[in-house]
Amino acid sequence: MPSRRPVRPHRGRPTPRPPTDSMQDALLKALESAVSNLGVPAGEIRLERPKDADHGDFTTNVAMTLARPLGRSPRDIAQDIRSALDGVSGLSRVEVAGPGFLNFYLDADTVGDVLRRIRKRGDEYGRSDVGHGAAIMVEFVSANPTGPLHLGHGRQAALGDGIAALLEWTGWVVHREFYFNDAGKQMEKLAHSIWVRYQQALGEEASLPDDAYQGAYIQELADSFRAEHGDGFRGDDSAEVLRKMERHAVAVLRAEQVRDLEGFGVHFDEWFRESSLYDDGRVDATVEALGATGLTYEEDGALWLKTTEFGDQKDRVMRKSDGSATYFLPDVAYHLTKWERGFTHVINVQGSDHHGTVDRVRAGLQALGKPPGYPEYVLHQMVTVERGGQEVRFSKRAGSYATMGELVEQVGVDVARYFFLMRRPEAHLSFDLDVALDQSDKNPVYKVQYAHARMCSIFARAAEAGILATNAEADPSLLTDGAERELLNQLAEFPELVERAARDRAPHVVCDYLERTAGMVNSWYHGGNPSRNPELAVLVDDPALRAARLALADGIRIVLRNGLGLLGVSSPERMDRRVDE
RNA sequence: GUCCCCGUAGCUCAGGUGGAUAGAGCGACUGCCUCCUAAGCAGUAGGCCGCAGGUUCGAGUCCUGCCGGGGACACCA
Repeated sequence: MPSRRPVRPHRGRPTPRPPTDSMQDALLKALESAVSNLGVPAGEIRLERPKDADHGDFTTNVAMTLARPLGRSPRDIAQDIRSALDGVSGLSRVEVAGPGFLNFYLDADTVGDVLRRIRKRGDEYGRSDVGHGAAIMVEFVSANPTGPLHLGHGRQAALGDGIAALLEWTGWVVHREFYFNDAGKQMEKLAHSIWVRYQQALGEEASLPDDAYQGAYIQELADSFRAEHGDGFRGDDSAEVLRKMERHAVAVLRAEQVRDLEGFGVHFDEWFRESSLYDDGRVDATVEALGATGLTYEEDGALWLKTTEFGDQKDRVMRKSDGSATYFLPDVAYHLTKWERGFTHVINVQGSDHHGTVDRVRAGLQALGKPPGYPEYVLHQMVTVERGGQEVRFSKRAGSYATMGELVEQVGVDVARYFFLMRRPEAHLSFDLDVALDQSDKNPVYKVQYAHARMCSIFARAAEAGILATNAEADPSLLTDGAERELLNQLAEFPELVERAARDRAPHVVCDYLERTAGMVNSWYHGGNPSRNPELAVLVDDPALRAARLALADGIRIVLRNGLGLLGVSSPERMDRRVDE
């Protein structure tokens, strides 16, 4: 492994509203006032950062949106707005461009002001308070205790934790919860599978039914049970013995799951057991409550709920004719506890194969008076692993699928987390091992980490040269190079980007941002190679320019570190090549 | 059959609330470096954004219909 100082993601602290980009605010105000003089109610004015640096530091399409209500040409309106913006300080010029965009160009010092904001806030830069400290629950992973965590769980762990971190960064107080089904049929199946392997180990005739758990881990569980409890259960399939085996299996498997998750840097605030819903009578209470709504009926000996009343495709069985509950019932009971525990905001992260349950759980909750969209769902697609362009299955242990632990062992936590996050949840994720194991800039994780390490190395070098860097009062208006200016705007965008990523529950947006930023950083850094362009190096002779560039390097370092930390990825100060292949 | 997701460069994927010339990485190709600051650097090529309609001043983005891929449709979880 590269030697690295692990940087814990900053978590759990709601922060006050940060000092915003005052230029952005001032410009928006000036625009609002200019537009209000045009005689039509303006909707929300959007001040955007153009993707093309030639289009200024900010841009707006407001003139175009006003063209229809005003019955005038967009460019004409833009001209009017433009002339009303004289005297906004920090603004060097305004251009009307294209079909009617207003492009704003700022003074170098105003653009550079972002460095003061970043360095003032440090580790907190990028945090905001749109959540106002409200409580929100993210439920994720929620694997059954019937086997090891597989790749899909890995993606879900990264995704749920990433969404949780994004919410924390935007001012929510987040509760991470893991729900596991330790009741019902699959538990019996698990116990029976182990029982069969146990009997076989003792030389008894026994065979696994087709629907039993097959993986090699079942054999291991049978072995460890035998080691712990001995050989005294030959041919004994009493409920008591099966229960013993079940308890043993659940304990072992859960411990393994916890170990995998902890090793992955994912920690839960609460592990919620399905069986507890039966133990404390919540399942029965839910049946009663639903019955009281008048939306239930009996048919074929089963008890149904009219979920179609709330948009479900068909009505659902709550209690089977044999008297036992379907999973639907504890699911509703479980979500009621979420509400009752004060979580009126809940996000469930699940595999898209569960999408069929969304409508019915919501319907059950709606029948009991909860709001229609409760809870919110983020459904993600599957993960496949590829190497050399071929799909690989490298698990010896789990049978047909690869485990999360094996993958993390191969590629490391940073790479695994990043790769799981870098695609939109609803897109298939193809995990390319060739790229994941590459340690150059080709690997997006390393690319970003290298960019961070490069900035750190500048400070190390400056320290060697006896240059005091961080306390220098830098004048950012000296950063006039195109690459520098672009970087400044890129850094300024970070807080807005975190807000958007949180709002959209989309950690991949952060990955995308970090890779773009790292690309700019690496190019800026290489451009200042002392043997080629000594005048573009950070550590130039001119003390003022040097201080300004060091401030930029510092700003970059902070933003990359904050961004990586948010994703649960470390920010090493130096990268040492791993040779232990 | 019904419902959900996806379809963007050879491959893997980004593309805010509809805006300017559709981007990145890998791969390919062309230069350069072997000095230095990091296991390279700089650049080029590559696109009917699945197809067809529609809405709009403007559509990869919104609507409808088709085609293709994946998933879900139990008194299983």
